[in-house]
Amino acid sequence: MFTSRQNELAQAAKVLAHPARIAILEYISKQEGCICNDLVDVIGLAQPTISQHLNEIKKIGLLKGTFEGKNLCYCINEERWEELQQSFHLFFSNINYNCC
Amino acid sequence: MFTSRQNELAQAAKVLAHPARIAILEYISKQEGCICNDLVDVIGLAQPTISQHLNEIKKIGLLKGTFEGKNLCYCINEERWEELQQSFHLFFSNINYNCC
DNA sequence: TTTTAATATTGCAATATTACGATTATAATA
DNA sequence: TATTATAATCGTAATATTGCAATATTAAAA
Repeated sequence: MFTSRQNELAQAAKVLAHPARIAILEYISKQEGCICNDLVDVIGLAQPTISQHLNEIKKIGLLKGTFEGKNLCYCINEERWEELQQSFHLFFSNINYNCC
Repeated sequence: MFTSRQNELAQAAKVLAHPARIAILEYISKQEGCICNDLVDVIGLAQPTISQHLNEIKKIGLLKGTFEGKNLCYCINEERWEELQQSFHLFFSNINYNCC
């Protein structure tokens, strides 16, 4: 019904469509190294809720690192990040304003 | 709980978080002038559904034109579009990858 | 091996989103 | 003014998202 590019862009936008996930990404980005186990305190949502949001971010490949057990290590997957950045950039810059 | 910038970015992302709305924006952009009254046929969703999606897009100010009655005229609000483009650009380019 | 400190998973309630049929509203036109 | 073609709104069902308490899992440390 829609092109796969349209579906993928919408799916990526969906991950960014919650302020907690924006905040999580920005917080991880600000950390030195990738130990970020105080997300629950920083964001102010319950631990299962944070875990759930992290999972949404993981599902589109935006996080890399170690994901099990104690001392986990999250960080942003640079390649995937730049891929999405490019997708949004193309979307925004290919729009025309030819009326009104 | 979150900054207003985070909330606004998430809200904008939410509008892009459905492939029908991506498709609608791209279709309107491709039109010459702003007569785009065949959206229902092009997208393939029922007329009330399209109207609902258009309303979501309107709500964040991405459309301008005449919105009532027959012969309506939709087109993309250039200023608002570039505002959102800039917000997404800043978000994507301010992320660091300092680990792993 | 038990404890501990952390994340993940489960279950569930509340809310939001999506889709569409039926209906209403609008404004041009016959 | 009645008709017509279009979009908006209403009502509602199905599905998805969000949030958290309770519980399970994990792996390091005592």
